[in-house]
Amino acid sequence: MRLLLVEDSPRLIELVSETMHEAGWRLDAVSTLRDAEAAIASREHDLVLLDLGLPDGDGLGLLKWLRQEHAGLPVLIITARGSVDERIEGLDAGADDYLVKPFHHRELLSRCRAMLRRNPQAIQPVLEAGSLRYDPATADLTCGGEVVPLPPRERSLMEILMREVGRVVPKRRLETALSEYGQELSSNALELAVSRVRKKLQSLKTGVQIETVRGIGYLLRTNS
Amino acid sequence: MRLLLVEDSPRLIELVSETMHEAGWRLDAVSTLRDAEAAIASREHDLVLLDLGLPDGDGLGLLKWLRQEHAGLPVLIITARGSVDERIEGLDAGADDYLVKPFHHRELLSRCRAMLRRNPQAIQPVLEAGSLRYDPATADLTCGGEVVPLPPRERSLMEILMREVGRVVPKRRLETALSEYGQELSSNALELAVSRVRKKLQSLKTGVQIETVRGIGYLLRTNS
DNA sequence: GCCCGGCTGTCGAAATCCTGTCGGGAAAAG
DNA sequence: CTTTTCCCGACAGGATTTCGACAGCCGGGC
Repeated sequence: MRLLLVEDSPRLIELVSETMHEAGWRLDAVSTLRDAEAAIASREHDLVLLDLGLPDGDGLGLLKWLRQEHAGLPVLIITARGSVDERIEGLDAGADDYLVKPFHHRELLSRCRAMLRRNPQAIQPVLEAGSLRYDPATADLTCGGEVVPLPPRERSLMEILMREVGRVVPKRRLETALSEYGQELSSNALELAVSRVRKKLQSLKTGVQIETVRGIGYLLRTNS
Repeated sequence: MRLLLVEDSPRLIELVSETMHEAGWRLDAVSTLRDAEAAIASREHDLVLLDLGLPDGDGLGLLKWLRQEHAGLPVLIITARGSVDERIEGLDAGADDYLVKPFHHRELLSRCRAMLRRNPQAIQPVLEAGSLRYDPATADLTCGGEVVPLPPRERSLMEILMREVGRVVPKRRLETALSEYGQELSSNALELAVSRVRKKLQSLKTGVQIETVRGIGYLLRTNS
């Protein structure tokens, strides 16, 4: 589950980033409409959090474009413009929800959840492999009903591998997917994560293991 | 997964190459229509990225030829010609998608993914020869159910040979296919790989062997 | 503030695995 | 018969991968 935040205040970016991280979601932040458009075009995100007051223009224009080009993508407007007229304008432009600053981060979170719940396009089915299940919406990995707590990085890794069960995922792809927008991963961060996840998978009996495909990548395989 | 980029700007070639590498795909770049035609004729690629403005002519001509000769091959046009009419012209000529420069590399990536996803031809089926099977998804080579572990180079070799069972594959082609982006292979690396694979094929009873065609290349033949 | 615990990175060692070099020899071509 | 091409055993260097130990960071609780 990957969200896009369009916002130019570093403080707010930090706050939201924090919040989403806590929920087990990944957040990319951009500060301009131009970057936002590019990021959305990449179709990697499941939800957009849009601030209206941006340095290079008004977010409503982006929203209209977005409604034409990416109709199904849920958008939540975050803004200081709190009057009724302004709300109506935002929602009429195609936003799915509207949140006025300042807001409580827990409200943001639950609004996001609600949007993802009601938007069937964005709901990714629960992923399964062996006795493992991963729910992208709640970011819970469970093994036979019991939650397996995983730190963010390891969780992302599992999410990708489970989405491609039985198929090799190239290292390069895993690396870019695990890194937050832009940052490079350190040399062996991926291998570390794999190693750590492996150990956890082993201690539970998951019926699943991560195999190495030398020179290419990794592959989640169900013991059969 | 191997892509062909037809483009004459070195900068753009570099950018795209980077991007595709990140996705774990292989990219070959050519700068002229002539080279493009030759590359496509070799049928090594799963997707073509085509710039329209090339030094030796217009890409649309190539596209039309391509649609006749290689109907299933997905083509994405990359160009600065962004007007509606131009887009329509490109798509009508048989392009599967159309991307206007400048573009964000992540958008390119996801458009490629989308094309490959919807193009069933590019989803590589399991390859078979004799009692051998090679599954590109898991990178497993199996012989009668048992996995035959192969190092990367030998695996690539087998993959190519199996894709062309019964046909001679020129050494040159094998060499470029086995070499990582740019690097030359050492003098007899290919022969080494062939030799090593041969030994493995022999010890199993695969009903398959690699034959030498002197001065040309190799050929995988099923004993019959 | 201060400590604690969880997460992630660095370092480094070790194991494993891959692939090249070398070189003699076989086979085919001319 | 000579030349070219190819084959392949043995071996070594090097690349890749794994993982333990440990350190820094950061947020939360006291």
